[in-house]
Parts: sequence; C-alpha cells; structure tokens
Amino acid sequence: MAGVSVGSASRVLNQTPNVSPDVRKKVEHAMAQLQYQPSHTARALRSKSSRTIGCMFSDITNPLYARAFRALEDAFRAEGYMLLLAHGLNDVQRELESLRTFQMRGMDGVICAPGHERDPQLVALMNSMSMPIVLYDREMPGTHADALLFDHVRGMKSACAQLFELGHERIALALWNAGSRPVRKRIEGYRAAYRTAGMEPPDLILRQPTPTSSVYEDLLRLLEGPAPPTALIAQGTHILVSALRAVTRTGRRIPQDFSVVSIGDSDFTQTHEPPIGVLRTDAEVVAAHAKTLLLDRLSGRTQIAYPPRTVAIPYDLIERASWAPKR
Amino acid sequence: MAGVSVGSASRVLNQTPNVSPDVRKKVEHAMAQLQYQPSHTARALRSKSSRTIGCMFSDITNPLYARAFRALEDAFRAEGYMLLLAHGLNDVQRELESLRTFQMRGMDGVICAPGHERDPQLVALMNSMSMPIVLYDREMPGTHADALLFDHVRGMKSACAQLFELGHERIALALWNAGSRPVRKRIEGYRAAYRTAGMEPPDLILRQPTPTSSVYEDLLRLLEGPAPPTALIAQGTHILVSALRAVTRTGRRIPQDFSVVSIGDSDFTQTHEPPIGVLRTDAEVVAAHAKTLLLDRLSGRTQIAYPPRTVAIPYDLIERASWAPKR
DNA sequence: ATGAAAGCGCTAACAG
DNA sequence: CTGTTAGCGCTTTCAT
Repeated sequence: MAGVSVGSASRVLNQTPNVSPDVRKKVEHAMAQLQYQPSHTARALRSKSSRTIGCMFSDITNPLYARAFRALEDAFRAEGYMLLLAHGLNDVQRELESLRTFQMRGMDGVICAPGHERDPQLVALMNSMSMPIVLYDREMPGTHADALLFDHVRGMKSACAQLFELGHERIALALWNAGSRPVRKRIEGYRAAYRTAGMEPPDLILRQPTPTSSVYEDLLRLLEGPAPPTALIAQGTHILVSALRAVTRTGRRIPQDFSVVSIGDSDFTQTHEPPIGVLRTDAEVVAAHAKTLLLDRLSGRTQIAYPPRTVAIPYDLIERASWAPKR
Repeated sequence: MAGVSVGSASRVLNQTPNVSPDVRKKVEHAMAQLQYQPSHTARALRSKSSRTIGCMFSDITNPLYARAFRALEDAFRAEGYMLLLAHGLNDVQRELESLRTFQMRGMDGVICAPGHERDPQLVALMNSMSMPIVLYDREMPGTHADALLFDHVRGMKSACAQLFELGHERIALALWNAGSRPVRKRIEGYRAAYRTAGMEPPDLILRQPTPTSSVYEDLLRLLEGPAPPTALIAQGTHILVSALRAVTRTGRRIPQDFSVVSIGDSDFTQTHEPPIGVLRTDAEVVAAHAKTLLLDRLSGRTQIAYPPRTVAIPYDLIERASWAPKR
C-alpha cells in the first residue's frame, strides 16, 4: 500500500537509521491507515528474540514475591518486555518443568528463585539453558547465573544492634524453618550480631515448620520461662501475628514491655497499633538491578557466559513505635 | 536422523493418529538422542496459536488477585498454556496498552478485570480483539466478552441474614469506595438483605477513599454515637485491621459485644484471636470456570462470537468465632 | 537508500 | 500411512 518493498517497511518499523524521510512517511501513513499490527510471533521467530522474560517464584500469593513481580513487570515493560509467570511451589519437578518451558518458548531471560539450591537436576538444567538467568536471593554453586543477593546478614546485624543499644540482650528470632538462603543468612546474621557485641548467641530461635504455622505456643513458653526475651524479630505476617498474640496474652505491652521488629513490610505492620518497625528492601531497586543484569547480558555488554555477577541488595531498618528501651 | 520426513516427525510430535508404530519409535528415539526441543515460536507462527493466555489485573499485590492468578496458572498449565501477567493499575492508558500488547503477541485468550467498566476506548478495543476474552468480575455492556460474575448480592444477603438471626439489626458495612462491580453489588446486596427482612437499610455504610485507608476514626464515631452498630462487615484486610482497632478501643470484645464478618479470607482472618468469619469464594472453582469459558471458545464448542456466556460464582459464608448473638 | 530474495522452524494440505 | 511442498509474517543479507 505504501508502494515500497517489505524490506523498507521493516526498516521503518524497526527504526533503522538509513531510511529516507519520504519512504518513512509513506510507510507510517500506510501503517496507520491499515491499523497495522506487527506479528510479534513472526518477529520473534526471525529475530530470535521473544522480548519475554520467564519468571519463576515459589508462590505469587507470598506478598514479598507479589511486590517483587509488580516491580519487575514495571521495569521490563518500559523496555518492551513482558513477563511469563510460573509457580515453582518448592517442588523440584514442577520447577524443572517450568524452566524447560521457558527454554522451549525462547525466553530472552529468566528470573527465578528455586526452592532447592543444591538440586543437581536443577543445576544441570540451568547450565543447559541458552538464555541468561538471574537468581532471586539464591546461591546455586555450579551454575553461571547472575544473582541478586539480599544482604540478610547486614540487615539482621543492624536490627540486633539497634535492640542492643536499647538494652535488649535477649532477642527471640522467629522464622520459617526452610533450608533456603534467606533463613540461613538471617540466622547467620543474628549470631554474628551477638558475637560482634561480645555476647554468646542465646537459644531463642523459633523455627516454624511452615510460613503459615503459629509461633504462639512456642513464644508463650519462652515468655513465661525463666529468662524470657525482651524483644523479638519475626519473619512474615503470619508468624508476626501469632507472636503478637502471645506477647499480648502475657500482659506485655508493645513497646513499653516488649520490642518487636518484623522482616518485610506490609499493610499489617503499618496499620498495627503501634506500627511495627521493619527490616525491608526496596522492590523497585531490586527490579532495576534485575533489569540491568539481564539486559547487559542480552546486549552483549557483559560477556555471554562468565563470570557470574552478583548484586547485594541492602535492607533498610524502618523505625516505628514498636521498639523502645528495655525496662 | 530418524530417516523420515519432517512431516512424519511433526506428526509424531503432535500425536497425530495416523502414524505407524515403527516411524513413531524411530522419531521418538531420534528426539531423545538429539535432546530435541521444538521451537514454540515457530509452532505458534505456523499454527496460529501461542498457547498463552494474557492476564490483566489491577495489581497482583492484592491478595485476592494473587490467589486468583495462582489458581489460573495451575488450571491452564495442565492444558499446556502459560500466562502472561500485566498490571492495569486502574489506569485506562495502561490497560489499553496491555490489551494491545496481548493482541500483538497473539494471545489465545485474555482474562482481565479493567478498572473502568464503561470506558468507551476499552470497550472499542476489546471488540476489535481477535481472541476470546473473559472478564473477571466485571460487566462491560457493549462487549461480547464472557464473564465470571461473583455473586456479591447473595453473599451479602447470607451474611446479613446470619447476623439478623443473631439479633443484630444495625450492621455497619465498611468498604473501598470504588465504582467497580464488587463494591456496587455488595452495597446492593446489603440493602436488599434489609428490605427482604422488612427493615429499612440503616445509614451505616463507611466508604473509604482507598483500599488501604483507615476506617478507624469513622467507625469509632459510629460506635460512640447514639445508635451504634452491633456488627460489622468489612472488605479487605487493611480496612478490617483498622476497624478491629476501633472496636477494641471502645472496650468491646469480639464476639461477646460485637460481631464481625470479613470479605475475603486470609492468613490474618484465620490467625486472629478470635478467628474472623468470612465471606469467600473458591479460587480453584473460579479458575476452572475461566478455563472452560476460554477453551470452549478456542475449540469452537461455543460459537466464536455471540452470545456472551456468564458464570455466577457463589460465595461461601465461613462461620468462625467472630460472631455471636447480640447481647 | 532501496528492492529482491532467502530463510527462521515449524504445520498442514496434498499426492501418492 | 508417509513424503513433498508451500507458506506463517517477518528480518536480514546482498545487490544495486
């Protein structure tokens, strides 16, 4: 319709430099006239780029992953990429299946947080995949994937240091007893904080079997025991809620009698009376890093295979009314 | 490698009936040998089916949408479909952009919940799209999209009827003041419940500007006023949390002095002391209906264009310790 | 700067 | 039942 070759039309569509203004105008006019919609599939086939990123998290109903995903979609959308989202559900078979699908569907890149960092099948599959991969807070030795590594150790240290400063020496730590990096590193940071302060880490770690199990009884037992904690660091809303119930049950008031820090911000922590201070990361910052890591690989700015790059994600300690000097 | 034509290879790959066992075996062997991965893109181009569904919700950090999405991914994955997830953020421009992307990328189907049901641009765009669309709890007159319609009216009626039976006649209703179907229908159901019971609906509806704003002051005013409510129906965790704070503040105990029903189940409602009874839907059931509506269109079982089909999604009233007879 | 032409990796129609 | 062949709608040399 524009009276030019398909080659020229393609050049206009792709903003190629060497096109005369005349041709460009004719093509653009025809496109508007015909309401022309380029076929993404054909472009993907020919150019070997789907402009799609595969995302695999255990479960999008986990608010932390939901926040992460929203920020990722936003960051990549600006670059013309869309995101395919799959659930791993901490099930290796399902994770393998999802990653294979990403491979078959020609994802340009993958962002994922597998449940098991040492699974040999997972490692092998990841190494056989042809697109760059960014791990989301996971360390998988033997792969050459880039990684976003949340700085749990420094985060925990700053929270503990803050509580130490207020006179708290017995800090309970309640978290989900997973083998994954976040939990491992938090415990490591907690212990390191005590050692740095010249104290022996107390036996106050409460590990829950699932992220939605109740820490109520366990904490109650500690609170009514001989040397009760005077502060608590709790991971996740569910554990936090049941922990607060236990604290209230013993007649303690927050923050006068007991201080609380939570990991991960939410409506709940903000609306609670008093508001709960938290250790949190900025999802937009994380997404920006993910985008840089992936697009650098895709544009060849980073050599295609080695070495893996790593970005440390800082935690912020948000001070709210939930902590106070020890009585 | 199998010594057969590409046609035969394709037939084996696609499980076509007319293939001899011999050829099938040779092809399968070669595929395993070569670790052959079919190119999804090429198949999509040729067969005009991407086996991908576009999903657009306002915000995946809304737990209700997260639950819905997880169930949808599960349902469609079983059929070999993957889901592209886009955020609408209740912004018409962004919604239009996302839907156009779905069109360009050749989605086989679309599931969406636009923020504005009467926007003419949105209606026009939807009508110009070439794949079947399923609306998620939205009514958009002028489109021929199928729809999943949550039965808010019956849900509210059952919750109110339950409270009426316990002697509560002044029920407050706290919700987000959106113009969208869920809120409209809930108010409609609330009023209908009163009329059915032969009462005039009281002036106890608290509309919040945002889903995360606090209903604390407004409810406190009602509770300290002349004819206070004795029960509350609250939509969403945030509103519920601040409402509970107001109730507790006035010294009322739940359920002895005040009954509470929430809309939408969550960790919070289940873990709260006492657990909060809720009005909820089953995400898996919803997903199954979405799948049926879409796949029926795709397989031609439902004629391609008209008439739109509608599925009513029932609410269940889950009884927990948060309600009791009026004192 | 533009046009012609060769495919990207498949599926499907057709002939045998 | 199987092989041959023509594209799907683009991008990208390669000439001109």
